[in-house]
Amino acid sequence: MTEKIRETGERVTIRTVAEDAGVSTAAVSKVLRNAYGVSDTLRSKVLTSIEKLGYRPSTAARGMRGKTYSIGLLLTEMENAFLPKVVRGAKEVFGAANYQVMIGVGEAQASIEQSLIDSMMDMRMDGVLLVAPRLTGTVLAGYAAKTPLVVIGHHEPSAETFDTVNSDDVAGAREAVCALIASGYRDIHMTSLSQRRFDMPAGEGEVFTMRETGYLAAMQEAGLSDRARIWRLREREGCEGPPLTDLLKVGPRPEAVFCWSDIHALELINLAWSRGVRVPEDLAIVGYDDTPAAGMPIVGLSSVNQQGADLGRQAARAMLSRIEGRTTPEHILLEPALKTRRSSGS
Amino acid sequence: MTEKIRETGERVTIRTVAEDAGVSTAAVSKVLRNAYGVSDTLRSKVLTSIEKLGYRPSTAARGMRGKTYSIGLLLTEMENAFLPKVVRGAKEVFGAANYQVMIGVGEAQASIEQSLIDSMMDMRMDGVLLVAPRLTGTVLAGYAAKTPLVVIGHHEPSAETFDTVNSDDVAGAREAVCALIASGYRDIHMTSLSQRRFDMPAGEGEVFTMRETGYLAAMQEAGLSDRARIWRLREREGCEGPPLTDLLKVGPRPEAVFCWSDIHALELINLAWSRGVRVPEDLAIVGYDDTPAAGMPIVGLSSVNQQGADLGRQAARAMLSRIEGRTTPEHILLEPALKTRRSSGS
DNA sequence: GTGAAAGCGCTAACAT
DNA sequence: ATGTTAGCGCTTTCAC
Repeated sequence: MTEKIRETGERVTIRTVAEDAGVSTAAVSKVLRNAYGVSDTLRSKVLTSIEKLGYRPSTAARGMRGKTYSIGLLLTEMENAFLPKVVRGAKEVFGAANYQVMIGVGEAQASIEQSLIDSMMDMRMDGVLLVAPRLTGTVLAGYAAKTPLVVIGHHEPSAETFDTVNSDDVAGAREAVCALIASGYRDIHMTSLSQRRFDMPAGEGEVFTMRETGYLAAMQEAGLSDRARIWRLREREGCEGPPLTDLLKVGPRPEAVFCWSDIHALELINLAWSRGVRVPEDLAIVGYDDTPAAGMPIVGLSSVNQQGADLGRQAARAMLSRIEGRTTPEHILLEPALKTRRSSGS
Repeated sequence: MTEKIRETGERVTIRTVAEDAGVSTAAVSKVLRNAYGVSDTLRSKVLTSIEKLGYRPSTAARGMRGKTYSIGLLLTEMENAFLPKVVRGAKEVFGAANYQVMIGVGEAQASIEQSLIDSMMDMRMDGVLLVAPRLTGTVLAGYAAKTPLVVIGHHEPSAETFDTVNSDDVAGAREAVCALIASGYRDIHMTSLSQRRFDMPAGEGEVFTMRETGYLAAMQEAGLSDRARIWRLREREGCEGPPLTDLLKVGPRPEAVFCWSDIHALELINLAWSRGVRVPEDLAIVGYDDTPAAGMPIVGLSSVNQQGADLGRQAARAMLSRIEGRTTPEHILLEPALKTRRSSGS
């Protein structure tokens, strides 16, 4: 470690800057934080020295007393093509406020997610932003007691200690299914995930649960309740649960399928293509998330767009206000919009 | 300190643990780091207290004296579907060695990348791993002087102060083009990016430059040099440079196109589909990276697979050995393999 | 084998 | 408006 320093000479600390500028370390610190009570003369002297010496504050040292100007962003997994937009939106707002964003990737396992959140707190990040965590409300509340916490993709409007930012998944699903109904489809099934929790109050739960609610509501409103059927399938290959192929095997096949996510929808559209099942003539498909692949002309998958960038921006704003002291919870719901393409028919 | 009641909220520090276990803070620190000279009795006492109190070492405080057991992973951008595998591979190795990985996303801008690397160093991360950075060798060397540095996707085998891990892009491109030639195609063009630097020694440069070299070599070996043509296009919509549509406009159209990346290849395959140009009958296409979208049956894009997970693993191993003191550079080259699908013909 | 004590580079009272 | 100074929670000699 000492040898490392020898390369460029002594490490430049706040003291080096103070000496160079002929002021106290407190003065430098104040300039750094734009604190009250610094004359323009002092400020410019300090800034000049900082520039000259190439000084950079140690985040580690800062973390011991004050803030680190960094926030941790936890992604459930990297494979989901919907996440980049969320990240971009969040970074946009955080960046403008001079916060650095460090991302942790959870590998879709709750234990890894927790370990990462712990690490972010160990690093004294100023806040933690979770995207679609596989964690229960209780666990989240535990973290919220120790750090500013905002969660995207977890419906819990009654949470008192952290904020949630979501797309209105019930409305999005309803819109998708209504569109299918309007196109004349009647036998409409849905693909979803296996339930993980059963005791959530109405209006709370994971996103796929909300989408199931929207699906069922739309079916009921159209008097199609008896045709409704939800397939609880594994998320992707390698996951537990029955495979998507089951759905295509059913005979008679449904006329249309609403998939809780593009992950399923893309798999299904490819499966159909491989087996000569025409989309949408033999089977109409609507997905969710409007990922880049859905938008490829060759794919043409109708999908519900949930404004990823906006989710990220709103969550970042919530985070900033929470860091600045807000304690009353905020629960934001954004309006999704169906993007219609070939796969859902006319 | 005495009267203060330990309610939930009192931060558990190394001192709390020391008091609880009836030992010194130094002892606790030693147990934490598996340092030499701790009796089993002491160790178990300390471990018990740590467990009981739920103690977690502050990374921030650690960063001021020793290591943080965290490494920074910089991604050029999140949109590239090739990156998740690299990240997974790297995390696998780092995780096994008890290092946490924090990811920074560069938004494809050199300045943002630099700012993120700086932040990682400010946080006293133990090393920085760069994936496909948009930075010059000189800049990289500058960072390498201050922190252990490993770079994926940047060819610079002569670098003395940092390690590089790459797929053999020249070989990969050659393989792809040879396969097209073997299928009978002669008029084979290539899409690449606009040059950013002109004075790199042979064997060095950005990945697309290496792939151009492989393309030209394969064409020359087949006596097709006079048919070779490289289209320097923008990376994707929103970037600078001429659009990919130019290529389809050319008449007579080439028989086949080797794209430096699936980003171009997917755009091209969709463009062709939209305009009724049949793939591969009218135009054969080969991409690079073998991203998930390329593997979708409906797309069927031949693409060069560069073993993303292996790149990540090897880079992580290099990082670990560098952190443990290695100073001689390592430059690793992995063998890519063409994955053949419909888009390149028979 | 174990502990006392000196920092690491900052921030935030509190003085001046 | 500026400076002095006491820590923050660790690691690391250096005594014992």
